[in-house]
Amino acid sequence: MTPLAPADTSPASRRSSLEINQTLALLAQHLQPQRRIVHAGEPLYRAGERFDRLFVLNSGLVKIVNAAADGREQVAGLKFRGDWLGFDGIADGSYRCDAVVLDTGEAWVIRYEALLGACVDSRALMTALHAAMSREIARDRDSMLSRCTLPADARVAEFLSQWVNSLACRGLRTDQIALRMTRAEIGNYLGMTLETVSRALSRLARDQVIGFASKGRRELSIPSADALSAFVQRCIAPPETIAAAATSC
Amino acid sequence: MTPLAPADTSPASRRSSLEINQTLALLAQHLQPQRRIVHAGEPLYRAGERFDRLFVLNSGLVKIVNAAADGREQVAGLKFRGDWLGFDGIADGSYRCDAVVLDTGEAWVIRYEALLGACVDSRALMTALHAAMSREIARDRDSMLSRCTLPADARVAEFLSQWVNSLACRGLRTDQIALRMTRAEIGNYLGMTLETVSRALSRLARDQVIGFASKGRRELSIPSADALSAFVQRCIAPPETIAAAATSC
DNA sequence: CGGGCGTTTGAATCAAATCAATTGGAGTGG
DNA sequence: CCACTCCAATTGATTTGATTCAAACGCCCG
Repeated sequence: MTPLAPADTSPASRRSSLEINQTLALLAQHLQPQRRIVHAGEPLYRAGERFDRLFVLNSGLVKIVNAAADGREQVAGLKFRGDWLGFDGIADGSYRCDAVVLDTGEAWVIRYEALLGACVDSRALMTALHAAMSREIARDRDSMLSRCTLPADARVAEFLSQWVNSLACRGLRTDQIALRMTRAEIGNYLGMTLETVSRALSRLARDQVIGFASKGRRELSIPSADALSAFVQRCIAPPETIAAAATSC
Repeated sequence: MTPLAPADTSPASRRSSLEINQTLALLAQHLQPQRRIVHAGEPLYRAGERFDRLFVLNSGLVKIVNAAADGREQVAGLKFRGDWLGFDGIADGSYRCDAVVLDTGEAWVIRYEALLGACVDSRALMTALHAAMSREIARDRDSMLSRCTLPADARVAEFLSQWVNSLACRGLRTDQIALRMTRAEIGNYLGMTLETVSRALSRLARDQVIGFASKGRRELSIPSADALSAFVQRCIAPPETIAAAATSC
């Protein structure tokens, strides 16, 4: 499947492994960032902390958690290699979310003031920074669209599809994904209960769109990324289309 | 909670009229932007168009519409005076959403290349730009949280509350708001049907939290912004709390 | 005045949440 | 090694909040 991005299902998140490497090289060249190993479970930063640095993930997996004053909270995003973290802190000098490490990896620490200085010297660096922020805005909107317009099963399938896409963009294997999140976390991210996530995954497995690749059921096998996207479309297709498709077989 | 900032209900969108004016002044000073009158109904830009400029609203109201390849679409945000538009186009050189004018006003046109040049000269301008992008990221996350964790009535109330807040930040009167959107548009924005929006508004009116200030029912009177926030909290409070409150009266 | 859209409201239906019971792994300690 | 606990996950039964379907109303505009 997916040799060189044949069907661009995810408009906002076109990004190549090459581009990520270039950005990292640019950062290394201009800023010699501190490299910090971050361990699963620990926070990279917390909401309310004073903002003075951004992070770029070189490896590992981080979740962004947004909380309201009244206690409601939601996983607002997931960050993979090459993603920047901490933009939300720029506006008023303190982070607005928690960033919690889900899978151990390496984060590059970018002092914001130093970055601004470097941006003045390097147009390429400024462009990379703006592109990263722009992408985050576009991506957030896309996930908002998914959460508000798709039924539960499709939302889960789309979630996995996006994950696979993120791996593909980074040149990683996409036939298998390790979720590293509980059903409750996934449900919170997607705006549904853990039971609904579990049922959706069971249905995806029944339809052979995914397979369970470990006893803990946190590792999934993905026979075909296209089949995942197709499942999403099938969920939102009007019923007569399904009937028609069944008839035409 | 929150020592300074007395009743900061909306963590992300703290912004003063003063700050908006300063940003506009900064833009005027460095870029002499073209000023464009935009009329209700017309698009400011469309998804897919080549990106080479940003916009800053000086007056009027604009909705941002995000569409998926399969036809699903959603109002992803609303832009008021002082808000920037078009960030989502930076990453890959074309806008990802439509920006449609809901209320006639004036947009300042900022050529992106020129802006980058000016940012090199003016640290204040670069800071303002980054702050605007940062705020957009934070705000989008907050609205995602609302949409995914609040029941329908609360979502509508929160929507109005945010609107009032936006007006308040800009020094405008908040005892009355002109929606300029149909129930269907509001519903699409909030992830619910137009009937649900209508029912929610009726309930808010029944509880005296809002009033209908015009025959068309698009203008609302807001006796108290705090009552709106209180309504949201009441919606998410566990039932026994309500009972207890009723008893204690 | 009449047509068309936007809105409201009611009744029926449905998808997802809630409640509840069970299974299964991972880890602990006797 | 097994018994035990704890937590995650699954699955079923039931409830519920929101959607859907339908009808009626009101406003604006030609």
